Amino acid sequence: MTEQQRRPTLMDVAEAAGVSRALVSIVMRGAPGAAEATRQKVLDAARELGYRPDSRARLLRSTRTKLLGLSFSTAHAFHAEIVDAAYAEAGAKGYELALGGVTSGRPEARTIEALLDFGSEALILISPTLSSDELARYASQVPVVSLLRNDVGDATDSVSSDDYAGIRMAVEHLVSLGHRRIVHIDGGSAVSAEPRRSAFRAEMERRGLEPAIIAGGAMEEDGMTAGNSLGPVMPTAVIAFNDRSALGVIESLRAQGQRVPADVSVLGYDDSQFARLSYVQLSSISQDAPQLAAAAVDRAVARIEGTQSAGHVVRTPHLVARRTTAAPPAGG
Amino acid sequence: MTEQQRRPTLMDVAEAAGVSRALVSIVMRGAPGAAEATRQKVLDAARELGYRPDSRARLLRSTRTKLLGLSFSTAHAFHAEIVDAAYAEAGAKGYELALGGVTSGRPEARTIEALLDFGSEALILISPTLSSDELARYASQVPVVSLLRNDVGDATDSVSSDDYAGIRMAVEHLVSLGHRRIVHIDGGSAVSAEPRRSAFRAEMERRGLEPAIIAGGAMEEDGMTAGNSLGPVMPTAVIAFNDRSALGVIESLRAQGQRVPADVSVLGYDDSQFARLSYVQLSSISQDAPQLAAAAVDRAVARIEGTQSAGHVVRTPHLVARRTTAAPPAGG
DNA sequence: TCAGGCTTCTAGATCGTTCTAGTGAACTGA
DNA sequence: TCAGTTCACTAGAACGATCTAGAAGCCTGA
Repeated sequence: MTEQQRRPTLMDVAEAAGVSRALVSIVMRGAPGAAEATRQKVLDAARELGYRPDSRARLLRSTRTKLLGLSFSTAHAFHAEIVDAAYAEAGAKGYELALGGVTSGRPEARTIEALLDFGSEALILISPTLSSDELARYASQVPVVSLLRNDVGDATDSVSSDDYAGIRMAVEHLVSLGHRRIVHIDGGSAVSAEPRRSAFRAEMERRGLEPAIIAGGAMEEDGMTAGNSLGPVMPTAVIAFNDRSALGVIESLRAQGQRVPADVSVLGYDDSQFARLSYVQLSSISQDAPQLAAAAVDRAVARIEGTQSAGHVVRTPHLVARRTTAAPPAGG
Repeated sequence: MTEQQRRPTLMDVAEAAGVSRALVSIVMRGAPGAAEATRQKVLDAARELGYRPDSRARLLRSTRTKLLGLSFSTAHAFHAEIVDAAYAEAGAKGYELALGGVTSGRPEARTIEALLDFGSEALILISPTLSSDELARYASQVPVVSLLRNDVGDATDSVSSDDYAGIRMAVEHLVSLGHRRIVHIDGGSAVSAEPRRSAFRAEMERRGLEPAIIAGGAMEEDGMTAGNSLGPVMPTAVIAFNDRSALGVIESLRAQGQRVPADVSVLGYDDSQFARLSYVQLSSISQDAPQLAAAAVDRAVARIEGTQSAGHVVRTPHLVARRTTAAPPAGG
């Protein structure tokens, strides 16, 4: 039943209402300069015809698109939360969001090109993988905000979470519970793995404790493998690279007959939906995705509308203590 | 350092290359009708100026946008897999994808409007929540394909998975392992909950078994609550509404001292990433998201390019047996 | 030599809006 | 009464591309 008739234009509405195109334009975008009576007449005619303004033509004329391009990775459930928050914040600021997914078969650069083609006035890239130079090239066309990654050079804005502070809190939390034998299962080559690793080393040494680090990764499997290798030198607490790794660690500990948190405490990172699962209740470091997203949108809009130059915003994460951390066993 | 200079247009390139705008247009879109030498000259000039065609202007003129609008829900990790597959299929067919997220604060209708504003030639909606009438209204403007839901009326296309067949397979699998006391923990008011529920009832009765159904839901918590209520009449197998619910069920059973699958088998639905987690290895019914996505894109493109009328495609799911289903205990 | 047919290129209209610069009428206040 | 102001409205250019129709140049063959 699809009616393939040409969709109505301003011109059609103008004719139907017996006014000029310009006046219809004024009415349609709610601009001042039309009498209430005519306004109604025009609106009625528009509704009657099922008129829908052609955004391409509209945007072509009025250079502003009020569009923010946001790239995210479909592989990270965590990114979905950011998208949510970004929609809310963008909407509040009167901007629309153009989403671009990065998948295994669709490199970041392709996604960015698509976002620019849609007419994005600024780009927000979640954990961009491009080099600083490549990012700078895009940043010369349009403001670019890197989210969750801050080593992006000076041409690109960034909004990130303070990994050092996060790990410091994690260690502080565990030490204050009485733990001293703490192991960090790291993120391998994942983004943010390096700063968390060195933050752990620095903070443990500062406290005169031994910074034991085991190679891990970002997925459950990595946490499990690493957890299995704890074996003989079982610590009383583990700080995982992220929540998913932490889940793997917990599963591995369970299989080894260790109770969490009675025998071993496990702390995640990200405070993702996995951490919040009612049967998991994972203690975790929260980067507060909604706030980060809002900050990124803020930054992008400020860059579009003002003449501010690129800057780097760093937010402090916070600890969410749930049920996987507790005091170490008496003999520990 | 963002250079706020006006971005170059066809006109600029034409002047730089010493030719007409029309010729630059020809070269830029790779159309025939330009000599190789001039073609190079134009391309060089374009590269020199950093020219990037303005898609708004281009699309305004050439009605075709080659754009498919895809709406998904940020709350369902499952949807991300569909997005992935849709990107691949659309790309192969020469189409670009415009993504629209549906969140708690952003109703489906708003997302659809945005997708249409981008110039989508067709809409693919994952599990749309709008009424058939509302869908039909959009379908009168542009082809609409409903994905994962098929009761959408005749104006809208649909691509879905056969829930009856899926549940039939689930029961068949468990029965062939020797189970007879099978419980279905349903999806409450979730999409697809009803067909799965009645399919379970019908299939069990067909086999002369009692169709025990317990109220559940789509999340881990629901599965846990339902699992806890199994108590005294412990079955030997459970078919959960979906994987997340199944995870809750498993956790609940574990807490009650039941081993999975030695004492109780648990079967999920969706074959999501949760099911595939190495420490879960959940047996599940797979709807094969990539195939469904590809079919939906196919359908949308066929509708755009051909004159086919709306149709409903139903695909048969299949069983993925992992480690949570096995023969019932000897005494069972 | 010249009609006919390529190939290569161009002028100008066009897409559906918004924007600029106005027009004309009604209303003010001295 | 009349200059000044406000209000409602309009004509036509503009945005940056594509498309149509046609021109110019060159080759071909009779």
